[in-house]
Amino acid sequence: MMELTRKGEYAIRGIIYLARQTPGKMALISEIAEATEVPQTFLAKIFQNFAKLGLVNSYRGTGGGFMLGRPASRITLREVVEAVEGPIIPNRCLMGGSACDFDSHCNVHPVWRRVQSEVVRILESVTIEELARETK
Amino acid sequence: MMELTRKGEYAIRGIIYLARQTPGKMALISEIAEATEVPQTFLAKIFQNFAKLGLVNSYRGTGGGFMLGRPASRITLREVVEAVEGPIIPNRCLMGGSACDFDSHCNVHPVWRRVQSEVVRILESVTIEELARETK
DNA sequence: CACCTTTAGGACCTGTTTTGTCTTTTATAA
DNA sequence: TTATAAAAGACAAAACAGGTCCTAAAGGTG
Repeated sequence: MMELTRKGEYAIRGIIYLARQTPGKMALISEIAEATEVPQTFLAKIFQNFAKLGLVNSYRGTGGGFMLGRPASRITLREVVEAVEGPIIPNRCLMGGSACDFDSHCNVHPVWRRVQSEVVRILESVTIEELARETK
Repeated sequence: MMELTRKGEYAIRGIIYLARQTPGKMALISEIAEATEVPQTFLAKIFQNFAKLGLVNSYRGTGGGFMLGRPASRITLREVVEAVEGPIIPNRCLMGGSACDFDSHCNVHPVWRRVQSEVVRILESVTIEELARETK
């Protein structure tokens, strides 16, 4: 349960790689893919997504590539994870719209809410800058 | 991300139903399935699993059925969830055995460990007895 | 302009997991 | 010995994961 998919794992690896580049330097998707050992076309999709959300900037043509859309210190792990995995929702019933019929007479929902907010809190407290720092 | 499957949802509904029975009373799988609006054969598998783990006791033949294997106050939500969903592991890399290559130079792992222990802590702190209490 | 580079976008594909159903077997009580 | 109930296993549709491949579009460069 609660497992990160490969996509999520790849997304994190990729953006950490970007964060480690010297500021202003552009990285090619082929380069990132090779360095992080992720299938290139798959990683490309992930980064397209990042670009749409403004997490990274993309540039086409010769000399193009990707760079962070903001300082790594202002990108949280939560943003990265949710960008590719969708919102952190431990139970469908927590989603808006047609709540489940059991909502009223069910005490489990508050528990899932707690799980949700705790996980969000943790992931929110971690920035890509921290993750990109070299471990000695 | 982090979503409980239907199986997990069904499992919780089912065991809560059992916990609400008057002590010593047996409940048929057909009865539980109908009350909780879960496909009967699917719920049967879930309860077979519960029985193996001792969460419930099962009895065959006339007058048979299911009852809790322990007082509801001594069954945690964690046990129920893990019984059907497997261990709570936010990232494959947290699993034993062949750790991922990136383990050494990756700062993300401690974060997943924190997520894991927080979620486990929350689910562990909730008993089926609490969940089964009637909400007014 | 023509051409090369690089990302964007869409179609497609394969294997696994989810979410079941159906049938047969085994245990038990009356 | 028969009716009742759970146990067990085989099967299957649908959704999802984890990709691949091909074409389009945008941006430099000679």
